[in-house]
Amino acid sequence: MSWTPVYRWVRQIPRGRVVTYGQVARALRLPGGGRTAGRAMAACPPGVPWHRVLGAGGCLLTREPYSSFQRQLLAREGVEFLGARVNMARHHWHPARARKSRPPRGV
DNA sequence: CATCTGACGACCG
DNA sequence: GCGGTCGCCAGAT
Repeated sequence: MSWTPVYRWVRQIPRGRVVTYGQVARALRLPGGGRTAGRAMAACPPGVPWHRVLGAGGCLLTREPYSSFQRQLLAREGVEFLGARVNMARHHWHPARARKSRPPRGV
């Protein structure tokens, strides 16, 4: 299985926006669902914004030391956290509506 | 070849 | 809202 399409798709995610593993899996019709997307991200080559891919509901599924780093990268992009999760209502990215998508204001 | 192990997510109590 | 279970499936041991 080649992850190339997955990385190409993930690279489209704008700064300050996030998606979920399940979403990636559905968008690309990956067999095996979100877990397959997770495997792809675990082998992420440089240049791919892996930190913008979260678990369902906006939770971080990475473990230390990645989780800390991921949280830091997201915060740096102005992504707001509500406890241990990302405020999906505000940052979730919908490719179909990408035309209007722009970084949330007031960081 | 048998098992275990996940960067998942839907369900259920 | 939270933790446990189960289906899924490719790699590693």
